[in-house]
Amino acid sequence: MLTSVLTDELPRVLADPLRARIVEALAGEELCPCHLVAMTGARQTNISNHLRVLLQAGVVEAEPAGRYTYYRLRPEALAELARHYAALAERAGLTPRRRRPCS
Amino acid sequence: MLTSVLTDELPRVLADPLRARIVEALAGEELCPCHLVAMTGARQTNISNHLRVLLQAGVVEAEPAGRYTYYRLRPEALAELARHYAALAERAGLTPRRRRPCS
DNA sequence: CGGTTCAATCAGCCAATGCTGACATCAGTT
DNA sequence: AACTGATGTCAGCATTGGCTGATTGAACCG
Repeated sequence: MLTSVLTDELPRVLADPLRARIVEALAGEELCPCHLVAMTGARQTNISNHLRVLLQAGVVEAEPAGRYTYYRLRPEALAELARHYAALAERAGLTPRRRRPCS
Repeated sequence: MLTSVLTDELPRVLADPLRARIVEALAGEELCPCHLVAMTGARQTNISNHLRVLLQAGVVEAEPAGRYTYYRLRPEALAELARHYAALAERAGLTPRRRRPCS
């Protein structure tokens, strides 16, 4: 079975609780790491590491602004994953209860 | 910030590559562990462990049938997560580029 | 009954990864 | 330049969690 970034990397990146909180915070507005540190109580180093993971996965994008760096969400990434799960749910819901015989 | 099963447990459960393959396989038809062992190449013990995780998370449900046990997907779980991600994406897409000043 | 097969549980191993402290870098300020 | 504050990077530690072998129980069949 073929694996893809959609079934492997994106879900794994979004599965971490702290990263999920960061994503939710960024859904409302652009934020700097300093804001996220204040909002979550996590250390700056920790936030920076998670932002790097989110960046490499294409979930967020960064825009340096002088001394600060603003991060914003890339809605396409979340929308793509949402469509994937919705498609699975629909396929499972529509499929009649077919059973493959055992051996 | 309040956490929920939707932002913590469900994504974590679906993030594992082997569990993702199981979920995709179950989206098409009901299957027994023996089928999943054959399809994935994983050991029976491993499949059984993952099915237990999926069961406890409400992603699948089991129906014992004599010597076999058929598993099927619960589409509501996937649909709920899909709606969650879609809502985040929509909120991020609609929100004007608001920026909170840095302290 | 045994014997066989499917499935679940358990303890142990180990790789993956989240967290941290220490340090480096850069921008703005005085 | 020197200082401060915001960010990023790196190595090490510690925990999580996936994988396995061994064992057990249950359901079928001779």
